[in-house]
Amino acid sequence: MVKFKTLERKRFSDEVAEQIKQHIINKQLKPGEKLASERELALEFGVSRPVIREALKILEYVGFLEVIPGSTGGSVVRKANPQLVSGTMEVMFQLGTLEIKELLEARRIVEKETARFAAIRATTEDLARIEQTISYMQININDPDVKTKFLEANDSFHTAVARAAKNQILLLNVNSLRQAVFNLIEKHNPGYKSINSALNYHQQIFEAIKARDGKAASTVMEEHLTSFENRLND
Amino acid sequence: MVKFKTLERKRFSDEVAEQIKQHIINKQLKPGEKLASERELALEFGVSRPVIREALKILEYVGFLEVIPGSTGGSVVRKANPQLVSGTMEVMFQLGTLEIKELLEARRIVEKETARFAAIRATTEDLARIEQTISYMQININDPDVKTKFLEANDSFHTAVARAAKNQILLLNVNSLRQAVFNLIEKHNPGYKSINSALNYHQQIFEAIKARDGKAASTVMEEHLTSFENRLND
DNA sequence: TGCATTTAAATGGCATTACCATTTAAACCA
DNA sequence: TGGTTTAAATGGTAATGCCATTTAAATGCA
Repeated sequence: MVKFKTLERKRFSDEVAEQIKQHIINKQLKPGEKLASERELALEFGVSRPVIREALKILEYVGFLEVIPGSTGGSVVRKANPQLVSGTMEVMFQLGTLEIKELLEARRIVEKETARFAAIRATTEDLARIEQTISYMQININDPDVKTKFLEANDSFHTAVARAAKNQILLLNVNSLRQAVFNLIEKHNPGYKSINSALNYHQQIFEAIKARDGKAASTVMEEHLTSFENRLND
Repeated sequence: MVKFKTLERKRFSDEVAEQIKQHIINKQLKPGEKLASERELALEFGVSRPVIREALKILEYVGFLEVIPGSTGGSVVRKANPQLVSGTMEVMFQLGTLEIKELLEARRIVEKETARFAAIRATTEDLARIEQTISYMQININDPDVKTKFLEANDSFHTAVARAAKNQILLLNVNSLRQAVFNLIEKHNPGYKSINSALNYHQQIFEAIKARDGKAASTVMEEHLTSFENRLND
């Protein structure tokens, strides 16, 4: 039995987006280069302007292009940006479950192992970066807007640790999971106890990483996140 | 000096997309639910239909929605889909921002921890499901199309183990990473040795899970995937 | 000439209208 | 009753027009 490919009629906008995307991936369109105007692209592809616009908006949203208005504006190819390209991971985590428990657990698991690798691979720059997030948290502990500062520093800390692990997927995973968690508990206002606890754990984790003690780093990270989870349950 | 927030005029389509996205994240819109028609949304938001369409296309592309034509069509909130994540990883790989080494490592890390939880939480149904994938592999080991059957059984095995861990996020993660790996090494044809090695490891992992030995399950899973990585390097 | 001003052109952003193809359900008829 | 036809709803696409912004060219003035 011969197998034929099912013919599927795709949307014009999807095909346009796909073609432009392929050109970018194949380096036929390089970062900084500008595409033709929407009106010209419409002529080239033989479709209407709204179709072109839908395609451009898609590619802009996922990070391939930047669409600039004005006389000399247009659609410019952006530099590769893994963070933007992979908001997809975060999207999936949001759609994946109604149970925040699962999200927290997954985060704990992934991040604890990431900390282990951070201890092994952190450069001096990584160490400095991690330490700085701790200082920042300490400095602002009496700031009137301590909550915002804390959340900032917390983000930076976990990102810095994940970055030290030298694995982009782990970094993306850690960031996406954390982001997904905080999206779901936005009402949560960290109290003085939470902040102090986090600060303390962050210091311990930093020391472990600095001492190249992967086992300790992973253990303390797990404790840190477990403690965070327990605090949420109250 | 008082600091004012710079007013930025965002595009309507971006704002519409953002609002819908937030509703999905807040679970005010759940997977399976259908949005109003484009014409109705245009009225609700007070903008034109093309603006709505641009927003919907963006959200569809990144995986939040599925837009279905026809009389009873519309925009439906999607379920989580590992394929979208692995697809994104593939793009990152093609753009040169991701190395396959990182992918393999991330997979090993996530899956080893997932196996640990599987050992703790697997039900008898889970055990049966896992065992069946092993039988399937054994039965077809002399099949002329053994490679295809092997890949099938391999997928089923790792999915079954992850499913036993009772965490949808981990399941999604495991499947995304495995799919991404196999997308990027498609040319790789598993030889007799690979298949036998995998079969052997799968059996050991199953025994460990059955014995509720989380430590062993995670250790053997890690060995299994390390061995797989080493085989790829040849 | 040189500088400031005005003007015109190009671009993306948006609205409106209209029509098509597909799909579904209601209305109809045998 | 059951198959057929019809109508309605939806997304897909096209076409046109106008607006706001930005830039460069044209203009005017000193």
